[in-house]
This record gives sequence, structure tokens and C-alpha cells, in this order.
Amino acid sequence: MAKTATTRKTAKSRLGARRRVSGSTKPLYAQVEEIIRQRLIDNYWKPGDALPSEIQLAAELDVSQGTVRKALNDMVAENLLVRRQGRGTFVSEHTERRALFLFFSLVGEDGTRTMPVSRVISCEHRKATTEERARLELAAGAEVVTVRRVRSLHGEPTIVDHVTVSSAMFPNLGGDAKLPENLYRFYQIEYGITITKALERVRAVSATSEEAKLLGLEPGAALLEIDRLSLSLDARPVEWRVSRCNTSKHTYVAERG
Amino acid sequence: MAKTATTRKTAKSRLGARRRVSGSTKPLYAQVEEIIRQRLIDNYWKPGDALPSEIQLAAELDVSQGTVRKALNDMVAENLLVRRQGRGTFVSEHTERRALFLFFSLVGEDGTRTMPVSRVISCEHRKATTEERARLELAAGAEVVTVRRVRSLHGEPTIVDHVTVSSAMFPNLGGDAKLPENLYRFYQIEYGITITKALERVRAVSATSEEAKLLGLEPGAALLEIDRLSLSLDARPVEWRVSRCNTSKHTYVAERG
DNA sequence: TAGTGGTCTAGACCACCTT
DNA sequence: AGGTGGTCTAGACCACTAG
Repeated sequence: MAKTATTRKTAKSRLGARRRVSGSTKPLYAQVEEIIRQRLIDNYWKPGDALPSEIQLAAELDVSQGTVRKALNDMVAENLLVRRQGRGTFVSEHTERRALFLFFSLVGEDGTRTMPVSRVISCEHRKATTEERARLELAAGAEVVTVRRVRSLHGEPTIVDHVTVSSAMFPNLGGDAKLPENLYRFYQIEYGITITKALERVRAVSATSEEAKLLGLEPGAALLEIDRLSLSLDARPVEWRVSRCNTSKHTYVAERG
Repeated sequence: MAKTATTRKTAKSRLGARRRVSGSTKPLYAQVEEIIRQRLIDNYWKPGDALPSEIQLAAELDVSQGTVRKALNDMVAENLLVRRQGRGTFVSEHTERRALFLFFSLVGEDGTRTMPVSRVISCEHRKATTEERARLELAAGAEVVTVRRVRSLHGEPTIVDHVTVSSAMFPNLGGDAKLPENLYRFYQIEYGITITKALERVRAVSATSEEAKLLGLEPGAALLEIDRLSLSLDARPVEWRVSRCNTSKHTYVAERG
């Protein structure tokens, strides 16, 4: 019968002590999550890096392995980490596949996804409008960069969009270097900013004459407008994007429940 | 030092034994999930019912409480169960709130959600078309019921939809009784079929003259078309619904990442 | 006060990957 | 062989709810 066993560990740990002194603090695993999340925000661990093993993290933070496990698995559910049995735990990267499946909403009639090919029409640096300030939570007088593009799928111009970000957050964006197809990966690598979530509002609109010309349609044709606000790891708005899409050969997909 | 302890339990349990004889079987918690899921499909536990406690389930299935816990929490993440501390574990119900937040995609400009008010235009019982058979996975010659409605938000006709289900699966649907606003709740209560997931494909279209008249718009106005296939607990297609929406005052919302 | 789920720990064993 | 995550168990204590 192995004695009464389980002598409850005395509160000597940093996290453990914090937990016990105040009844109102968060659960330990949530505190572990916060610490790890903060290290990701600070780029202490960069995309693609391996985290220390569960055992090492548990020792460092002085909690049990099970508590670390719960924190890590919660963050896997948020797409922040990837775990591979026998290999380790890694910081998620904005690979092409990730961009396509997590953040690109248009699919062909057969459900297949294709990476678009973009052509930049214009790129301007100016003061933010009132609406841009509201959406991106910028102070009065803040400056932004707006990129307008036409994006083609299978060679056919299908989407015209404009992308707006804060100039302060992305200094010199669109200045010298060419913009890559996968902007989120670019933000992550060049600026250390990781997009983790996007809120989309979708409506049907009529094409302006300019849009019609760019997409090879008649003016007034029905287009799908996707208004997207992208949030970073620390839940702050980073990018405002409005895309207008010809949905005659592609459809926007979503899953509910 | 409490001896070496942890004498590994000999394989005497039903599930435990199954796990051990074959290396290729699913993890125990997945088997527990399957058992519980099957009981939900069979309506052995009905929406709103309380499940036995973790301890009771663990004893019945002869696994540890932790294994039951993981299974139950996984099913909470799937929205199949709800757990309330101090009360118990309950089978999810298709309440109004659930329908609104999980399965109704249109929100006002300020982000608020409103339950629509529907008026049935027609309700016909007939042989399924080829496309309907494909979508709902029906055999040749199968019959369906199609309901056409106009749905109003804040008193304004905003959506025209048609809803198609198998007559065999929903005998006498739309026959005598009036159809309620919340169809999924109706399916669940009257037919024991629970919708758990929906796949939506969205595009922009032009209103037909009939749609324009029903919605008070000019013919050719841009409408948002939502093509939705709803799946039941056992992952089979149950309902095919196509909604065409005036998105001038409401927008379709989705979250990505 | 009794019962439920929620948190936390400790430890065993397994499956997988690398070397 | 050694290290990693994945599964499973056993048990303690806490927080909440109800009678």
C-alpha cells in the first residue's frame, strides 16, 4: 500500500509560490503560457526554433512536467507551436502552406488552393485617414503605407486589394526591396512581427469601372469584398486589407461549428 | 521513498485489454470518445442531459479518471459537451444563442447578431436532383423536401434561402406543423439529429428579378450567396442550404488562424 | 456537507526520431 | 542508446454548486 505518499511539495518555486499566496491568480499552466508567449513576442525564441524539452522547461519554471505539457498543448491549439514526437517542440513558421491554408480563403471549384501571383499597382506613404487610425489603433497624425495589388490565380486576374500598415511599425516597407507574395512571412522575418489571427467581414459589392478593367469584367459586376484586420501575437491590429474578388471561378470558404 | 510503487495494473479491463493486445489500436481516450459519441448518436444521452461523473465513467469503462477527462475535454472543444464546475457534464443543446453564434454568419455593422424572422414561401416534396443527391449523398430515386424562405432582420427582408433535406431522414417535415425559426433545434428535438458542423462556400452573385422583388432591390444588385452543407454528429451530410443575402446593412463574418 | 469538475503533481511506459 | 513527445495512471487538493 506504499504509505500515504504524495507529500505535497512545499511552496518554494517562483510560479508555485505566486500561485499559493493569492487565491485570485491565474492557474499555473496559464502563467506558463504567458511566459512562453512573451518570449515569442520578444523573439527570444524565433520561428522555426526548437523550444527546450518539457522536462527542461518544467525544471526552469519549477512546475511539473504535466503543467508544462498542458501549456504547450494549448499553444499548439492556437497554432503558435508545433510538436513532433521524438523531435521536439518548435515555434510555428509562416510557411507557404500555412499562409495558404490558414490565411487564404479562396479555393477553386474542386476545393484546391493555389498561391496567387501578385502585381503591385501602387505603393504610397501618407498620413492615416480617420478610418485607418481607428482600425489600426493609431494616434492622430500617424503615417501609413498602402500597397495596391492585382492578384492572379492560374494566370487570371482575380483579386484587387489594398494593404495598409503603420509606417512606424514597418519602417521602409515597400521602399527599396520588392514585396514578396507571402507578406505575413515577410513581416515575420524582416520585422519580427507574427500574424496569428485575422478577423474577416465579407460582403457583395459592384465593381467600379477601374476594378472591372483590372479584372477584365464589365463595370457593375458582382464582386466579393473581404475586409480583413490581422492581429499579431500580442493581439494588436497590424494590417488592414480589403480584397475585392471575382468569385465566378473561385469561392470563399469557411467552416462553422 | 515509498518503495518502487506504481505496480503497473494488469490488463484486466475491457478497454485496457483491447489497447494492449494490438499495437495499432487507437489510444484509450480516443476509444472512450468513440463510445460517448456513439451514445450521443444513439440518443442514449439526449441534449441537456447530464452525463455520469468522471469517476463513474472511469469505473464503468475501467480506465483512469484522467483518461475520461481527456476524452470529455476533447469533446467540449468540439462543442458536443458542456462542463460546469460543481454541476456536471452536459450534452450540448441547440439553444438560440448557440444557433446565433455558431451557425448564423450575418452581423450588423456594429457586430451585433440578431435572430432573423422567416416567412415560408414554398415547401415542396419531390425527387432529388442529381446535384442534391451528390451533396446529400443520397441514392438514385431518393426524395427530398425543399423549403424556400425570406428571412428578415430588424423587419427588413434581407435573405432569401432554400433548404433541402432528405425526406427519408425527416419524414413529414413541413407537412402539418409550422416550421420554427431555429431549424437545427427542430431537427434535434423532433428527429434526434444533431447538426455539429457546417461547410460554407461564399460568392458574390447578381440578384434575379424574383430575388430582387422579394428583397426590395433592383434586379442585378450584388448579393452574397452562402452555400452551406450541414453535417450531423456522425459526420454525414444532413442539410443543403443556399442563402442569398443583401449585405448592404449586414456582413458575413469569419475568423481565421 | 457531499459531490462535481479544475488544477497540479509524480511516475511509468510507449512510439518515434536521431546518432 | 538516449532523448523527445504521447499515453495512462493514481492521488491530492482546490473551487464551485447544491441540498
